[in-house]
Amino acid sequence: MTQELFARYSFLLDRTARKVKQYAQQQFKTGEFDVTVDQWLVLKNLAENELLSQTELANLVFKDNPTLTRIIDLLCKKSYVERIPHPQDRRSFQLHLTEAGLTKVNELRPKILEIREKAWENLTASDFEEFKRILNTIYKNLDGQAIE
Amino acid sequence: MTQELFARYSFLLDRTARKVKQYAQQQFKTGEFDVTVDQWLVLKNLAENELLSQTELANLVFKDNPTLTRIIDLLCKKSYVERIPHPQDRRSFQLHLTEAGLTKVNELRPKILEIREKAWENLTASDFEEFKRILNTIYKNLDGQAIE
DNA sequence: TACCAATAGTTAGTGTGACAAATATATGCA
DNA sequence: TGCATATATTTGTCACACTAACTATTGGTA
Repeated sequence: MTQELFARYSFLLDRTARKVKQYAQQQFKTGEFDVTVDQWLVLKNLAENELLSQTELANLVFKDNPTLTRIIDLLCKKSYVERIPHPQDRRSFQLHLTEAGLTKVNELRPKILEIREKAWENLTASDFEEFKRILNTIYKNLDGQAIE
Repeated sequence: MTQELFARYSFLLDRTARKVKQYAQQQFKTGEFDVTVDQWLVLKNLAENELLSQTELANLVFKDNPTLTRIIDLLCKKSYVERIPHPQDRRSFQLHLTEAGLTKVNELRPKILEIREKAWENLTASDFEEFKRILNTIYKNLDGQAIE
């Protein structure tokens, strides 16, 4: 394989990732979901893990701290999330899904799964395994941190 | 495959695409390349195609027009690119790589190929074919436009 | 106790992405 | 010719990614 092709694959990867996010965001919009795709990812993880700190959550969703701060800001403004001061550590917050936030997650979850499905038409289960393996290999190749 | 897994794949795709771009951007920075990853993509395409209009270039690199306008603005500010009024169509520009721009492309091209290569360690040629096929299938599944 | 390094989170700055709306020009057709 | 429509580009707004710098706090240690 020539080196030129490597660049080509980076391009396809970026292009496809953007298309997936854009498509989902469009569906979010027409469905009036009132959150963005990334905000949804954060909400979903909060529903599955109570009382996370921002740093813990950032590690879960693989976003950096500044990005997460702003997403949490927006979710607080929409009253889906609350920052509760950590009882022992005054630097830290425990993130808490509000009643409205929980309702939102339960309302959106099935709709979003439908949206996701669209991307994977015409692909088989073994395609998914291959795809996952390749994506994770690339990720590990570039990630300085230890990966289990 | 359960629906939950679909969401998981979207997540992996997004995470990996971001890592690839971030890694490349880091290398660009330590190498003092003086351009961003996206600016490089634009420069490279300009080197390979003289006298494109902005819309033509936008279609080539799969960015929308406003995004491209801003990238071109930055490249003009760095004197790598010039907007030349189109002789027949006063709405349009012909994009022209300056001497400095051409020099930059030739200087960076080999370095960038090395960077790209890092991502693809531990993967075989047939992995690439699979990867390309899957990425393109996903893209087409979601793209409203006609795809050849 | 007093320092010091590490940690949690925020702020600021730049670049990119998506989308809508605005502007200017071009083109087709009555 | 004259108007409606289409096209090329720009502008504005919001969201996200990444870096660097900053505040506040914690915990270890001399």
